Amino acid sequence: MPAKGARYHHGDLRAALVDAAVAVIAERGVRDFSMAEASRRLGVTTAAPYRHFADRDELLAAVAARGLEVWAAMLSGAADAADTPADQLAAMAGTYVRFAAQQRPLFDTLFSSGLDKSLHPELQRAWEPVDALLTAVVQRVCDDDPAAAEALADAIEATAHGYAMLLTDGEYGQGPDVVDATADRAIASARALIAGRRALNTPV
Amino acid sequence: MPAKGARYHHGDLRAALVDAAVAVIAERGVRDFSMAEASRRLGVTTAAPYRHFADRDELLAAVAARGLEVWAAMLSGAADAADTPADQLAAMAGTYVRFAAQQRPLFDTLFSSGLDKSLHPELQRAWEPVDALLTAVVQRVCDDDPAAAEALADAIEATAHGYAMLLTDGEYGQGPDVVDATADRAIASARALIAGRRALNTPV
DNA sequence: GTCTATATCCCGATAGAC
DNA sequence: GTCTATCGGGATATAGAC
Repeated sequence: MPAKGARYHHGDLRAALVDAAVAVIAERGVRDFSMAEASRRLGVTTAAPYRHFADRDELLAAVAARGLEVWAAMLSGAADAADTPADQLAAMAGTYVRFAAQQRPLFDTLFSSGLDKSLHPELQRAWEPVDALLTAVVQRVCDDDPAAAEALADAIEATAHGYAMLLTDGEYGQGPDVVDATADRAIASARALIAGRRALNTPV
Repeated sequence: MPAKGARYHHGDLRAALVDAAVAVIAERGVRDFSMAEASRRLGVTTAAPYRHFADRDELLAAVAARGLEVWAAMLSGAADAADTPADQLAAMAGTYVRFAAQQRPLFDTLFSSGLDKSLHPELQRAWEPVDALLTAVVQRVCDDDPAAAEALADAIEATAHGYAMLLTDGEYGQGPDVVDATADRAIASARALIAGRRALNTPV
C-alpha cells in the first residue's frame, strides 16, 4: 500500500482507481461518483484514469465485477455452513441482505449505478458464479422439477433483493440490529416460500 | 392544456412543472432529471421554478407525492376486485409490479431518486394511504395475530418490491409480456408466502 | 410571478508535451 | 503512463429589473 500522496507511476493505478472508486462511492453514493474525485484522492490528474478505463462506466463496471467476486465468496461460505438444501437456500437469502449492508458501495454499484450489463461482457461473466451458486442449491431443493426450481429461485431472489433494497433505502431504519433483523426476515421468508412453493407453479 | 410554447404567467406553473418533471424523468431517468430541462420544456427560464419549489428535491418530492396518489388508487382498485383477503393480498402484489412498469417515472422517483423521506413531511403523509391499504388487508388474513400480520406484510412487500426493482432494472428483459409474467410471479409468490407463513414467525 | 443575467461550481473527455 | 492545459458542456441557485 503506497503512502498517502504517493504517485502511481508503476502500473498499479488501475487497481488503485478501483479502490478509490469504492471509497468515493461509500462516501458520496454511486450517483455522485466521479472520475475527477477518484483521481484527486490518488493525487493523479483527471486525465490519468483514461489510460486504464475508456470512460466512467468502465471503471464502475470494474467495481461491480469486484463486488460479484466478494459476493460469490460470501454466498459460497453461507451455503457451506448449512446442512440441508433448504437451509442452504435460506442462508443464501440472509447473505444477500448482509452483503448489501456490509458491502454497500459494491451492492449499490451492482444495482443502482445505472450500468447496462449488456454493454460490459466482463460484467456478464462475473455474474455467472453467483447465478450458478443459486441455481445449484435450488435444484437440490426441487430435484425433480426444473420449472419449480426456476420459479423458486426467482421468488427467493426477488424477496432477498426487496429486503436488501428496502434496507439500504433506510426503510427499516439504521444500525447493525436492523441489518440482523432484516437478514433474519429474509431467511424466514425463504423458508416460507419453500414451504408454500406449491403455489409458485399454480397458474393465476 | 396550454399550447406548445405558451407561457405560464397565470399561476399554473407549479402543476405544469410536476407534469414536465414526469416527462423528463420518463425520457432521461430520475438520475438525470434537472430543473433546467424541465424549465426548458415549458418555455420558462431556469429561475422560474424557484418561486414554486425551494430546490430540486422539493420538486421531486411533489412528483413522488403524486406517484403515491396514483399508486394508492391502483392498489385500492385491485383489492376491491378480489374476494378473499388472501386474493386481495396477492392482487396487491401483482399491482405493485404493474405500477412499477406502467408508471415508471413515478416508481423511480419514489425508490431511485435518492430522496430522503424524512426531509419531506408532505411525502411522509402521502405514504399513509398506501401503508394503510396493505396493513388493512394483511390483518384480515392474520386476524388474530398482529405479529404474524406484520411479518407477512413485510415479506410480501419485500417480494413485490424485489420483483418490481429487478423488472425495471431490465433483469427479466423488456416488453409487455415480461411485465405480465413478472406480475403473475409476484402474485404466485404472495400466495406461497401466505401458504407457508407459519415459517415467518419461527425464530431462525 | 417571470425574465435577464450571472456567479459558481462541477463534470467528462481530449490533445500534445514529457 | 502521467502531466499540463483546455474545450465544451451542464447544473443549481441568486440578484435585481419588470
